[in-house]
Amino acid sequence: MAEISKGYESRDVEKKWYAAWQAAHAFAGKVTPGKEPYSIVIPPPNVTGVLTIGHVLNNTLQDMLIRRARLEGKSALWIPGTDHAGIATQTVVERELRKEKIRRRDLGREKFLEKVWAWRHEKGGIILEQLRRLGASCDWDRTQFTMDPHYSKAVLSVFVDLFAKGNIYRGKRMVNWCPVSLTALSDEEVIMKPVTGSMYHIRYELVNFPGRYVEVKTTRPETIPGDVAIAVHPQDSRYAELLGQKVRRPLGPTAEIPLIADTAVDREFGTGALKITPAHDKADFEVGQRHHLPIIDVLSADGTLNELAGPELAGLDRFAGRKKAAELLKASGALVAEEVYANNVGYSERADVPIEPRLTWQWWLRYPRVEEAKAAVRAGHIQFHPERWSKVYLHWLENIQDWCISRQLWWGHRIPVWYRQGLDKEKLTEADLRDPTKVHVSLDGPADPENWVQEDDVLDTWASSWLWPFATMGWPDEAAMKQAGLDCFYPTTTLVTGPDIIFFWVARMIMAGLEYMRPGESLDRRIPFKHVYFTGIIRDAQGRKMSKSLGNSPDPLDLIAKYGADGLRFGIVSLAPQGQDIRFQEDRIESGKNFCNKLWNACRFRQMSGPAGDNSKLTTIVARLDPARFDADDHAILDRLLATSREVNRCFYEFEFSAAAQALYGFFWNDFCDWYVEVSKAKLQEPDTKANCLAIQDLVLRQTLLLLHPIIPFITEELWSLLGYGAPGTFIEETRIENASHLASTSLAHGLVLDPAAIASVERLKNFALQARVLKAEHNVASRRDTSFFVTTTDADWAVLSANLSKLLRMAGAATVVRREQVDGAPAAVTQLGTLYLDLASTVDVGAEKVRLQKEVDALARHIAGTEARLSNKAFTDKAPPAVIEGARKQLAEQQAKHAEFERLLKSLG
RNA sequence: GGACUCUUAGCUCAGUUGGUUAGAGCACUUCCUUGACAUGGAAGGGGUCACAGGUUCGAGUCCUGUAGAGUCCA
Repeated sequence: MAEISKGYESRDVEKKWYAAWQAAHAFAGKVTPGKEPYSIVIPPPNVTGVLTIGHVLNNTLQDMLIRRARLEGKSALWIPGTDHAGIATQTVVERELRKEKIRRRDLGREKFLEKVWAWRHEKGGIILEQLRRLGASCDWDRTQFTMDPHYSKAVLSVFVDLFAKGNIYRGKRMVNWCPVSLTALSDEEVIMKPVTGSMYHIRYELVNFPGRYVEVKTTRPETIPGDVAIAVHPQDSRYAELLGQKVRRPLGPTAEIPLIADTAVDREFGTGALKITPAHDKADFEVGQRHHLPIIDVLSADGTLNELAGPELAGLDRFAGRKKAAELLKASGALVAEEVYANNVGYSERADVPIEPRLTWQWWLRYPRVEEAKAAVRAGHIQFHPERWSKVYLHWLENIQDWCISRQLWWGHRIPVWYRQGLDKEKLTEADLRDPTKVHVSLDGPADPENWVQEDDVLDTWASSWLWPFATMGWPDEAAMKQAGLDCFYPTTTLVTGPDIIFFWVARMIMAGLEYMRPGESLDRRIPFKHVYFTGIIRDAQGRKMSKSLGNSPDPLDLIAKYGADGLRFGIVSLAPQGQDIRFQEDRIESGKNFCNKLWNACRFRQMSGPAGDNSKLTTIVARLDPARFDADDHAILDRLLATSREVNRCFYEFEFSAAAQALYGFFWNDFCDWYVEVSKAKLQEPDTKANCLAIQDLVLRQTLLLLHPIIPFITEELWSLLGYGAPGTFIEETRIENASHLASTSLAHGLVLDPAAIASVERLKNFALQARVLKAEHNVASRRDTSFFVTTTDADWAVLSANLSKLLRMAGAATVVRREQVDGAPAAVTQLGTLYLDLASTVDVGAEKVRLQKEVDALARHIAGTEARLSNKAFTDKAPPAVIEGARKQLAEQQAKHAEFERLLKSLG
């Protein structure tokens, strides 16, 4: 066995074990008869992405679940992969090309796509490589990419199928248009942001009443050339007599536009009159439709004003145009007022510029299986953790809108629709769309491609990732599905993701799964996952979101270099309570590293303490235990081990990961290292108790490594190997973790019964040692180890003390503890095992000592008064449960005894 | 405007069906290089649990309202 070094050096250990795991294909998800499956599909990071601290949290949690599943003997599968991320990737590559002064449109579609693929081959694997550095135990042989040929086939088949079913249609509608990316966006890709701008009051002169005006308020004067009407509420008496009149458009090409009535107008807003610009506002568009108004689109696709806006504005960017329009209106006297105005403006999520409502032809999807998607969550087939997100999910489904699935991009799945050569796409009716002589929709394209023109648009990225849980398992190819084990691994067990993509991804995956998996079978067989764990969002110390532009996101690779992957993992997990946003604190990561070092050194102590026994199995270690030589500490540490195993088990079951980390931290550091290892130092001196003590250490360390392994895989694998807990050449995950009851029954089989009385006595011993140390500290001899103590106590308690004397001396840092009938004038503390006196050779400051004792007496008197008041309250004794009342009585007795003892001590000082 | 979350020690946060004297990590003070670990050990200071009501024998915990912070949806 190699000797364990003084400090844990993570770098080489991580490198060594990850290489060994990969070489052995240790993470391969295999279908094994009789083994329960446990599967996860990774939320595919953008292929352009680099690892962020958010990924660290998300993937550490998935890795914990998968590794724990392996330890529990399940057949575990974690499928990794990346998302082609249409807009994001296209933008990145375009930006790269721009550095070489190359523009996308100059290259042309095919050449540009070649560049994107080249970029993807060069840089697209970075994030997956980074996940390996984190220790992610994905089945890398199954790595998926949403633009892989088989995946594309799945995406396009779904389009063809949903088109055939009538769920997909083409429509000219108002969409969210991004003037930078030059594509439509779905509602989910638009972020509302509060913006402070100007509200302009504009007057429109009535044609038949020169000098008389109708006033409207608008934030967008540059769209006035697109105005086709002024609308008021039909019951608005202010305008009743003017209905049907015409006003002059104050900007752009001269025109007279009607004053119309529509119930959509809010009488309370401004003057109650609204300008109607159907091309540039969704509500206006609808008003225009109802009144058969023309549509004047004054904006080009890139957000500049076009010739319809008039010569003064044409060619200007929309924001410059707004300024110019205001100036022109001011000059003409139409602008009567301008005020500062705050409102919400929709921004493009990717390009971060205001979107434009724009009337375009797009492909739309009526979602399938909406009702079943609600039912699956309501009935608990899919459980959300924390549960409250199900409300958000259901609310979205209740108000679901058709999904704009086409994007005017090149990078993505090109829509498998071909139009007959020469057909005017702008004029296609719904009937034309279903006419195979005019429009062809299929996976393979028409047999006579020369007569057809393929649709230019590609599909929204989410229209591929919504198939992720089954398209990654070979669907729709039967042979591939069999090979991937879809029958075994679908539905997946748990999805770990952020609540920010609950609509983008989670809800859509559920609907896709219900539509395509195992048609005709029950809901629970068709859903894509059983549990969804929503992580919190990681913020910086000021509570801001991590973002590239703020530069407030620490680089996980730097953190790994500094604290080790395990330190980072432990830190981030212990930082992340269920479902709350997290403020990132580097000191918690540091404490993760420190914990690893503590673990390392405890194992080092074990190794230095004595030869390794047969550690290869739990049973061989348990067989080395000698219950006849057990002392109270042995009972107590095994009791705590069982309790901690139980707690960790519960935490995994209830998705309380930080609680699991904290339970293990507390157990290992406080119970094992601070107490058991310290008392071991005395026990290891005695030939009688040494072997048993070493066996207990082995048992605790072995189980702790198993419990910790999912969180900190590298160091536990290394220590497991160094201490010989597994057969040579095997990995820790080839061992089955014993749960608490199994551990207990194994112990029982070897004649080991934990003694509650002994366990309780350890608490008294700990308190005794604590009181001794406090006395020393208060009398400035904390660091001396040659102090003597006296104790006045009962025979029974003295029996406990003397049985544990050598350990107590070590823990208290004392040379002797001697029993006396009576001690006078020495500093004293009252413990559950008797009154403890510090034997000070020097004179005691009687005055200070009296002050100290008086404080104790006063505090106890307060507590006694409180407890007595409670017990004398008839309502309490009548209604509180007996156990609580009994507890209060016991507490009172203890307080009174202690109080009496302190009073006696006080008197003895005179 | 609607929904949800949060407000506990200087900081960041736990606190699981209401039940002894409210905890952790970090920071802080004092002491200790004792043969696993100074990435460590020992002791300590620090909280009217946002506020106001209510339910209850008993409220950090349940209910109502108020204030502030945040997220999502319109």
